[in-house]
Amino acid sequence: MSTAEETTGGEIEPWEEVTPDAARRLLVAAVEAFAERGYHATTTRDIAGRAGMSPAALYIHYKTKEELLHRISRIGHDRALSILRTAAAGEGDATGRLADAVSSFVRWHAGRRTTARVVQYELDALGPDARAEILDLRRQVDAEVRGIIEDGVASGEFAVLDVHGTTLAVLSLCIDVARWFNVDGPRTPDEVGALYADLVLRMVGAAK
Amino acid sequence: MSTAEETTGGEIEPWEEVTPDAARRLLVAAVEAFAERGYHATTTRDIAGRAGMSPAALYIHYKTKEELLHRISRIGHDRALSILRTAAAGEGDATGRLADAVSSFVRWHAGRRTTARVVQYELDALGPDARAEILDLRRQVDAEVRGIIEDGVASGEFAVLDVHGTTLAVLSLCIDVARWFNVDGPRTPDEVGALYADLVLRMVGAAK
DNA sequence: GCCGAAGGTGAGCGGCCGCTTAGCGTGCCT
DNA sequence: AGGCACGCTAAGCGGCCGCTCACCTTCGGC
Repeated sequence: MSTAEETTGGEIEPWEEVTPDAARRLLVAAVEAFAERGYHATTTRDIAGRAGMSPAALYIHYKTKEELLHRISRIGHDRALSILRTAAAGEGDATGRLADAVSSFVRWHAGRRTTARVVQYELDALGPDARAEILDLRRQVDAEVRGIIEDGVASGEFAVLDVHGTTLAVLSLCIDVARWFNVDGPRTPDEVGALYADLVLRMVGAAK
Repeated sequence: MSTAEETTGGEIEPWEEVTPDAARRLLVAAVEAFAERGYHATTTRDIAGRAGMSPAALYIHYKTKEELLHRISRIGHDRALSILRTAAAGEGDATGRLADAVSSFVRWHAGRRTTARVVQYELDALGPDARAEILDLRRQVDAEVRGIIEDGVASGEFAVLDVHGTTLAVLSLCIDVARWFNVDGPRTPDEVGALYADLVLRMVGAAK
């Protein structure tokens, strides 16, 4: 119904890169609808209606309904990846960088839950080509987190037996926030980010 | 195309409680279809086809397509809850019981990934009444895990600041296995169960 | 003041959706 | 042998789906 919550970090309003204005309104409407009902249960009439337009207007800016999902997924993954890259490229030790990465990644999944839900859970609705493109971005996400954990193991900060498995678990934990997080619930995105950073440091055996 | 993998534990073939035979075949077909494509993208013609029947046959055994999802969700949650209850009621200390609970819960989500996917991710497709019934089961699932963690804190085995938040994270970690686990991947359900039990014990600060 | 491009609409097409109905085959009860 | 309950199918209904098309505005350039 509005663009209220803002705990993600620097960005004031996302999707500003999408132009013209009508195309952005349609995309924002699609994000909301896909997050609420899922891609397949959302109709093009619903999307256009939320954007205050007729059903036909959608096809001036997007070739198909799937292209909308593709664009959302692409932009969302780019954003998630850049959040992780910023944290991973920080100057502190592995412990601090992992805590940064997890807390900011979680803050995004909680604060931008609507977007994150679509990005993380509607992947299967994409066709083979778009799907492959997104999966490649996911591998880069995985590599960023794994890199920090490997650094920590090499420096002796972390005690991890299965680096790949632990990386998977850390990412899985963060991503699933988008499924259960409730804006009206008792926790703020910042609080969940702090809690999860602590839990993840425990998982890798970092000194407190 | 068959019921191959078996790492869940005692059960040989699930859904045996569903009778008559045709109703069970339809239900198994629905589980496969829902897990592959999602509830809304699955057609009644597809379900009936997989079960080797005509579309109309479905409505002899089930009132609507949603009733199929409801039955699947109900049986799946009952099974998940009974797995956790068995572990929680064990005789060991909290550390052992939590490790048991996590490893068996994860084994189920990995080994019975098809079912778990439907159970955990298609909840929103249910109507209000069925949804409320399932949400009640989820609260019981949460209570079982929280109970073990509270026991461990009381006995001094665990060092946990936020019991509710940690419970949420532990369950979230286990449940998300159903999203990423790949039967053709490098890990067996048993291996993931063991890895996750170790990670969770670290999360609660249990002595190794 | 005219013109074409850009962005929008109302109506509607072909098709697939969930679900229903009339009727058919089969096997058990008497 | 007759009857009938049960499980199932073929056909199809009403409706909504993604998407298209013919047409209508608005507006900057000359």
